[in-house]
Amino acid sequence: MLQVNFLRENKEMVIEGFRKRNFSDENLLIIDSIISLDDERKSIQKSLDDKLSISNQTAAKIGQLLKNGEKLAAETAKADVSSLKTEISALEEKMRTIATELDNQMISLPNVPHESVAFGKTPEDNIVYQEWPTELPVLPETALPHWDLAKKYDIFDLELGTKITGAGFPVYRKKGARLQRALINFFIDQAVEQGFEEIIPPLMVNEASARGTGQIPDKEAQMYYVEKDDLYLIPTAEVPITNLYRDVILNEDQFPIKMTGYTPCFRREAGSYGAHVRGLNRVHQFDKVEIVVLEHPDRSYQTLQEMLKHVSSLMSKLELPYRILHLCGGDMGFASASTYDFEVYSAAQKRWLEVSSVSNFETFQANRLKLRYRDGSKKTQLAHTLNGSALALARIVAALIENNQTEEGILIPEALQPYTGFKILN
RNA sequence: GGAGAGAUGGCAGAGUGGUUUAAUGCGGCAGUCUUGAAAACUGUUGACUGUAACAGGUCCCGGGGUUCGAAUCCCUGUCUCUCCGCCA
Repeated sequence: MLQVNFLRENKEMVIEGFRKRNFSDENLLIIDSIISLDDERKSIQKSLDDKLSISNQTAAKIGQLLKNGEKLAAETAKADVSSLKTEISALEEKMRTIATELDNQMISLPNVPHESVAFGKTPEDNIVYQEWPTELPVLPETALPHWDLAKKYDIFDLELGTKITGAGFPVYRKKGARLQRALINFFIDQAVEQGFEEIIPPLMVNEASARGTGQIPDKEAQMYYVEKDDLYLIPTAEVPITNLYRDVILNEDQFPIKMTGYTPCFRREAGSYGAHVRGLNRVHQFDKVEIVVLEHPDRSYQTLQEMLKHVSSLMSKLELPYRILHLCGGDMGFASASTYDFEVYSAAQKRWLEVSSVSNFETFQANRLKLRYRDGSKKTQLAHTLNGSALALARIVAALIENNQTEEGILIPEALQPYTGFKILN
């Protein structure tokens, strides 16, 4: 969530930013509406505070009078206060109404895109930031998509998952299960080597946490909800890990705080069944290693670059062809100020699959989280939060087995062999 | 799941209706002293809101209530601890 004062002080910049998100002139009017609502809030607050001040003073005076035995004077003072009390509760009621309205409007505002973010309406407008290698692999015509390879080598089974749970819950078996575990360990080890602290968080979170990272109210429908206990299954480790620092005030010298964690991720993905979500392309439960960084505002964009470098190195070590897209304003997530998507090329499907999304949220999440730091002048400031997948497993597995298929079996990239314990999957 | 106790500042811990702008200790910060450090001593030390700066306002787990006045009394929710039961 943005701050009202930020809107006041950076109005032109906010307008420019929202235009990148394709706000119409009419939609932009909300900014002025919020500012004038806030003006009103302030003036009501002022008169409320004045009345409270008088009420407080009178109450103290009554205490004194009673102590001195001046009962009559005390009773008079009590009568004076009672009319004040009705005024106060009327003002309080007004404050509640206006604060709720202000909050509703503020919460509907997305983050302001960073100046480097391009205008654009659809994924077509995203900018290819980096691509590796320059020539895409070409497989023989007989090459199989990963769902057929899964049957051939018995490495995962979607129908079995449907039987015990429902569609979109894969069961990994044999070398497929081992490959899954190998990738998780490989990704975590790589992150730890880069200085990320390993976390194993809870897989369910309460409402406050879901609110802190912005899943509520923006993406509530995407989460599985356990009604009996009022808990949400996490759609990403970002939620519990970032919330470790909810309501925390850091010292400046604690930055950067770098964390990583492996968790399964649960996504309802409502209404997204169809032809190109076959196999592992889109599932309700998948494994992911996430990296989360809390950073000083002055260094967050540098950190974003370092995170891109880390994810790139994972892709190259797995010898997978990938590209990085800098998302345009129209395709960017609600809470993000700048997002880079990693896509892996799945050679049998001849498709790019998103496997990582690395974002800088600046203060947008920190404001909801009340995640702050103390700067040199002892004032508290909102920190910046960043996160990214490093990496999401299901689609990596899809691309890896498709791209590396041979007559003899699926070749395991060298970096992964110590983790799988085998060089070829057959 | 049952019974009992509890939730106060970074931490420990007083405070059961009116100078509480929350005692005191520890920790942190600054200073004195010292070649430097430690110790000792002195001062300082919560968050939010608000203002040009003051002032003012809100916050003692959350929500509601009683009262002129609530950390303190009442109702309710959540969580923690101890004992019992169950259990990987």
